[in-house]
Amino acid sequence: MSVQTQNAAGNCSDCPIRHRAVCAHCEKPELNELESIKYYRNFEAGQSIIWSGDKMGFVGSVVSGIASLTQTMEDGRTQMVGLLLPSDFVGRPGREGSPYDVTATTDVVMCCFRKKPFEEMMARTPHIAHRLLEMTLDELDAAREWMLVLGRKTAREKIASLLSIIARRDASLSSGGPVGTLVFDLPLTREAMADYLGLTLETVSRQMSALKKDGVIQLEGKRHVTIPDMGRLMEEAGDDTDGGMLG
Amino acid sequence: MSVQTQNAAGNCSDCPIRHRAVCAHCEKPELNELESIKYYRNFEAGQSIIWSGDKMGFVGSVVSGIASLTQTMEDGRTQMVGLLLPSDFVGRPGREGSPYDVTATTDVVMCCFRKKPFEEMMARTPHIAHRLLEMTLDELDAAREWMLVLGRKTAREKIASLLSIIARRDASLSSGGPVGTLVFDLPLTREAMADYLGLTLETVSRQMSALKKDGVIQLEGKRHVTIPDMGRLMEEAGDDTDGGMLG
DNA sequence: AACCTCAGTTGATCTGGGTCAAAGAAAAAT
DNA sequence: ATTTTTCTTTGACCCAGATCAACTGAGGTT
Repeated sequence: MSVQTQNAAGNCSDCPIRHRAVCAHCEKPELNELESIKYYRNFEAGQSIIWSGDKMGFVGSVVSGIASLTQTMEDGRTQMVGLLLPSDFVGRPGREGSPYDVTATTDVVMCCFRKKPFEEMMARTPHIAHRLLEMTLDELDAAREWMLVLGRKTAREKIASLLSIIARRDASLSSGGPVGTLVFDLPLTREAMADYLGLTLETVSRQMSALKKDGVIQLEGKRHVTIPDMGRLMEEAGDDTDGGMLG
Repeated sequence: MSVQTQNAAGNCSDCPIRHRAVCAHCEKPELNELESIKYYRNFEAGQSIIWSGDKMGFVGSVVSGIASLTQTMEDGRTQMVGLLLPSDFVGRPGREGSPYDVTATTDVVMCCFRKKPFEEMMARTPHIAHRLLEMTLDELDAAREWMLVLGRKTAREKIASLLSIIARRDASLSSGGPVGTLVFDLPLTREAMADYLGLTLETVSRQMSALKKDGVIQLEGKRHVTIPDMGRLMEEAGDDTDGGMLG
C-alpha cells in the first residue's frame, strides 16, 4: 500500500506534495517526518470525502481515482469547481473548513496527513510552504482558465476543452496509431461533465455525438475515447494552436 | 506619496502584503527592508499594466483605482477573470510571465517592488511566503465562487452577485438611511461588467434597469448605486441568506 | 451653438441551449 | 434469464439571452 506510483507526467503521486519529474519527498530527509503521520483512506464512487462547511481534520493527495470539488445552490443547481486527478492536493492549510463538497467520482484512494502536525511541519519547513504556494498558483491558473470556458465558450467548445484537459493529464500515447493519437477512458458521467461545463447532460450528450459524427473524436461504448488529432481538438476548443501538446 | 491609507475594511493598502485590520508591514521590523525597494507607478484608465505573455519585472499591490485581469480568445471574446481593488496583490512570485492581461479600469496607482529582490526576501522571510499563500487561497476561493456564477446563474443573478461583491468591498455605510443601506459608485462600464459576467452589455443594461424597476437598487446617473436592502440583493444573487453582511 | 464621441438604453428578432418526454443499452440485482 | 436501475441518446418545443439596430444624453472640442 505504500508503493510509490508514477503517473503519466512523471510525478510521484504517493505524497501530498505534488512534484515535477523528481520526488523531493524521497530526496529531502526532513520530509521523512511526513511518513510517520501518513495514512491511507479509501472512498467508493459517489461517496462524499468532505461536506461543504465541515471541519477538515486532514490534508492529503489523491493516489488513484478521480475526485471533484462542487458548489451547490439551495435550489440544487450545482457547479463543479475543480477536478482532482492522481497527485492533486486536497486541503487548505491554515483554513478551518472547506467551502466545497469534495466527492469521489470514481473509487478513490487518498494519502492523508492529520492537519495539525502537517501545519506544524509546514511552519518549520519553508520548502513545503513554497511548494504549496506553487501548487495553489497552478490551481488558480486552472480556475481562471475555466472561467473563460464557462463565461465565453459555446457548448461544443466547452466539451472539446474538457476532453483536451483530461486527455493531457490522463491519456497515454497510443503506440499503434499515428503520432498525436490519444486514447483514454472518460472518468466522468455525462452529468458530471455537464456540472463541470455549466451545461445540461442532454447538451453534453448531443455535442459528444456531434464531435463523433464530425470525426473529432471516436467513441467505443460510452466512455472509451480516441482522439485521432489533438491539434484538431484544441482548435475545436478555441485554444491557441501552438501545436506542441507536451510543452 | 508614501502616506499609509486605510480602506473601508481597515486594511493597509499601501503595501503589497494585504492585511486584515492590522498592518504587519508596520509592525515587523524585517519588513522595512521592503521600503527600500518600493516605488510607485501610475496608470491611466484603459491603459495596460501588463500584457498577457509579457515578462513581469515586478510584483505589487493596488493603492487606488481598479484594475482587471482578462483573458481574450483569438476571435476577440474576452472574459474578465479577476477584479483588483485597492490592497489587492498583483504578481506571481516564482513565475516568469502573466497568462492574463492586467488593465487599469480606472486611473490606478500601484505600489511596486522589483521582482528579484522581493523573491529573495520572500525566501528569507517565512512570514511573507505564508501571507502570500493565504492571499492566493483567498483568490482561489473567489475564482471558484465566480465559476458558480458563470456556470449556473441567470443574468439577473449574475448582476446581483457582482453588485453584491462590489458593495461588500467598496461601499461605505450610508449614515442617513436605514441600517443596511449601502451607497457606492460603480467602477465599471456596462461592457466591463458584461466581460466579468459572461454576458453582453445590452443584457447587463436591461437587467440593471429591471433591478431598478423592482426596487432592488436605485440608480442616480449611470454609475451611482444605492442598495436599500443588502439582504434583498443577496437573495436576488441566489446566495445563502445568512443575514450578516460584515461577518 | 453646432458637432463629435463615447456610454448607455431600448426595441425587434433570432437562436443556442434548456426543458420535457420517450426510448435504448448496459450493468446490477433478483 | 428477467427485472430493475442507472446511464445515455434522441426528438420536439420553448425561452433567456444574443444579435442587430436605432436612439438618448452627457461631456468635450472648436
